[in-house]
Amino acid sequence: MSEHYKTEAEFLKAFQANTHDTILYSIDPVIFTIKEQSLQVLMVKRKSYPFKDAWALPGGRIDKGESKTIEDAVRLKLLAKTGLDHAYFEQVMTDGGKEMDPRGWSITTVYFALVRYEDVVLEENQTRELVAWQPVEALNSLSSIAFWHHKLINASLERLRNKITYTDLPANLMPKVFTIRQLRMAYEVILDTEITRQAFVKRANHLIDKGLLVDTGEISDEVGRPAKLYEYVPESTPHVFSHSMNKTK
Amino acid sequence: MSEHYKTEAEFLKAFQANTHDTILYSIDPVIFTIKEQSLQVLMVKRKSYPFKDAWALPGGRIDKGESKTIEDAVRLKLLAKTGLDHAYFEQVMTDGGKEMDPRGWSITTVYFALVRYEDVVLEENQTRELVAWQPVEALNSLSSIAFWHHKLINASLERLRNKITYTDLPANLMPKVFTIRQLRMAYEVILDTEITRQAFVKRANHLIDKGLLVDTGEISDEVGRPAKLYEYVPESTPHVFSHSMNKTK
DNA sequence: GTAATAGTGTCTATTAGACATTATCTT
DNA sequence: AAGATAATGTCTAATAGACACTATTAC
Repeated sequence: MSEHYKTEAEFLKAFQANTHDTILYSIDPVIFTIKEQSLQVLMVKRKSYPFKDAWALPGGRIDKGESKTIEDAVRLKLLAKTGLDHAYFEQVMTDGGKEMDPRGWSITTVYFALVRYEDVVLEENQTRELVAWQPVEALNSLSSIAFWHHKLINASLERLRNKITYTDLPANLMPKVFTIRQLRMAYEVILDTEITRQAFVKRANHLIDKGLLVDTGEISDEVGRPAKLYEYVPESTPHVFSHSMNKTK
Repeated sequence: MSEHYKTEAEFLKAFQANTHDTILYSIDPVIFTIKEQSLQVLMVKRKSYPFKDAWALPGGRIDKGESKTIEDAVRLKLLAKTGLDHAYFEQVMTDGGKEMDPRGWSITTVYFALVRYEDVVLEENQTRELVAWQPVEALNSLSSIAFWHHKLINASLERLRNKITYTDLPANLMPKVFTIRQLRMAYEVILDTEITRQAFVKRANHLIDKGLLVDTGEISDEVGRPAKLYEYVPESTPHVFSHSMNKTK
């Protein structure tokens, strides 16, 4: 769309000349993973205007020829950015307005996705933008974040934090086999609080009873008493516990 | 946009000639009220193509000059259709695709709103479309519903039904003053199940303790022992109970 | 009084959270 | 044996649901 402008003003002038009287629509996935015991988000460094050189979500326009529905378009974006063709994702919200994009009235639909870190293959995209995992706690110190993407990430994070108090969503972030302790640590990393081990085990037992966590027969070889290794067998929708974890704030 | 075409084919031919390579975006509010002990949705009968003469949600395009954000645009639509400038509303989802609208790739963001029946003043709009409350249980028997609006209504209804099991949302549907019994009946109408009276009173007491239901000092004059009349003083977000009501299905 | 509904209290089941105890591994 | 963590059990508090009982009105 935009290629070699020297300044943003120059770019916008050329863009306005082309502008139809319509709303610009995009999809922005907030792709979460757990890497090195921290919750991280996939971001790209923009190589073109607007917000050249700022960090942004790896979103963009819908290719109408390639997708029949919005969900198709989201799957395509996830595949393009992570190489994954199956990942948990859900719609968070749609936001927009006159001020979101200097090109004019724009709307974006935000999805969050949960991916297993070691399954992701990052590749620079067609425009050779830098793609990198950013720890959520470091987002404030990023020099510049494009559009309203900070707001969109925060909305996704809030949804995720709230939803894991009554669902098994973090299991989607686990390696192929993992211990209950590792799963608990995923909850702790996302919520940034400690969770009582014994209380958590009761929750995990519900998942085992439901067949969502399957004992592999293998045993972890970490420090202390060895723990059973489980595999996650997700259903089409996340498991919902009957009660929320108490918000210990 | 479209005015006097004899057939849909003729209309579409004229429309395609105008089409930019963009996505058509609209907002569709699902406005719920309780009227005559039934949950009803505000619908309009379309006077123009596409889906001429079918019932549709009272949505449409965003007027970019009038609104700075999507929420502004929703407020404007609610005002235009109901005369209300303050109503509870929340975003449900954004849906769309190639097949939703015969004019081409389209996206809509769905909001549900809860309004007090006696406050609404229905007026035929600029294009003199018929505007009417439709009971949700009668939607299946409506001869024709435009676009994917049946799906959008069902999504809103599902959200509403789920959310009232742990929030005070139905209080937004009540008359100015009402009894606990009336509030309970609103829940029953929406969920289409009976709710144990005494269990419900405990929930209501939480709302009274929080100051969300205020005793007016007045007394209802219905049959049986007179009941206290309350007023709803909503906060900016709905009250969330610590536990859901059990799904008694 | 009877009918009808409001309002309150009692009992049980579920579950989270806190915490103690026992079990199983490595060094 | 010491250290570490897993796995299990016990106790308490909160709350929903079921249901009994009392209170207040109209007739």
